[in-house]
Amino acid sequence: MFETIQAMAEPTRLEILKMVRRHEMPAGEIAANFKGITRPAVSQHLRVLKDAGLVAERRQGTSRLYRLRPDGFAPLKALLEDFWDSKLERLKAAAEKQENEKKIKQKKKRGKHERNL
Amino acid sequence: MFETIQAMAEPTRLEILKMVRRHEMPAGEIAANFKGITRPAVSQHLRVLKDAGLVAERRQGTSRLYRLRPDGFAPLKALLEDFWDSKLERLKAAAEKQENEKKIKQKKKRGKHERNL
DNA sequence: CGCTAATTTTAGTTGACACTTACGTAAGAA
DNA sequence: TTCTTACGTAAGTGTCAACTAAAATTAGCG
Repeated sequence: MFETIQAMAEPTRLEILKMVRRHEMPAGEIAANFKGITRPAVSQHLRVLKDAGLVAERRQGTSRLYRLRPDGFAPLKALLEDFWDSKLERLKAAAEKQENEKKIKQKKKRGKHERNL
Repeated sequence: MFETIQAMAEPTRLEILKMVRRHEMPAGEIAANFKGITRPAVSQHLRVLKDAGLVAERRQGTSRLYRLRPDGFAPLKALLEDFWDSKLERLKAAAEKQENEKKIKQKKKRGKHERNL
């Protein structure tokens, strides 16, 4: 899963991923869409993306067509949703806390302020 | 959003994120959980995570408590779901293609039923 | 076969960043 | 105030990865 993040953590590579998101595209065309970068550099990036399982390659004559491989993002997606849970847990905890305060106010005493989480 | 990916694309930092996922934790304790790394290094990582909006800091006496900030992951989450769509689109396209093939085969030879995608 | 086109691979350079040591700062206790 | 705890910040170093130029691969065409 780290391979996934590492692969995405580069501007050029992220651009490539966006390019091949909907349609497969030959390496040459991908490279042509970058101005300040050579074809070999793009080729190397494609290799990283392929090794990370984020793109698939298909050969057609002398050219190679690349396309997005959405399944490759699944592990990262899972991790992110795991982090996202924390938000829900927090919201839930906050709601419960609010509930408690309501009850406390009905009891009407309480001095010191406690630490929030 | 790139800041988000960059911040996550480092083993130590990802570990830190997991540590502070459920409970806030003082910087010292975070550092103590790493063996081959010094406290200043952890402090620097915490700064990166904070700048990226992935953790929040709270001071309590001489110590600083860090906690996860799930909202910080929202942009990356959105991007990932955008990539994920490609899979759904693909599945949809495949399903439609299968539908078409089914009709064609029904025309050609009726009675035989098949097959895998 | 040789020739061309499309792309990858190799070799080598350079810049970014993760790390450590040393120093600075802020809050509380004595 | 001085000492101590718990940090962050500064400066310098080494490693790694992104890049370019040149050589190697792979497929099609005469």
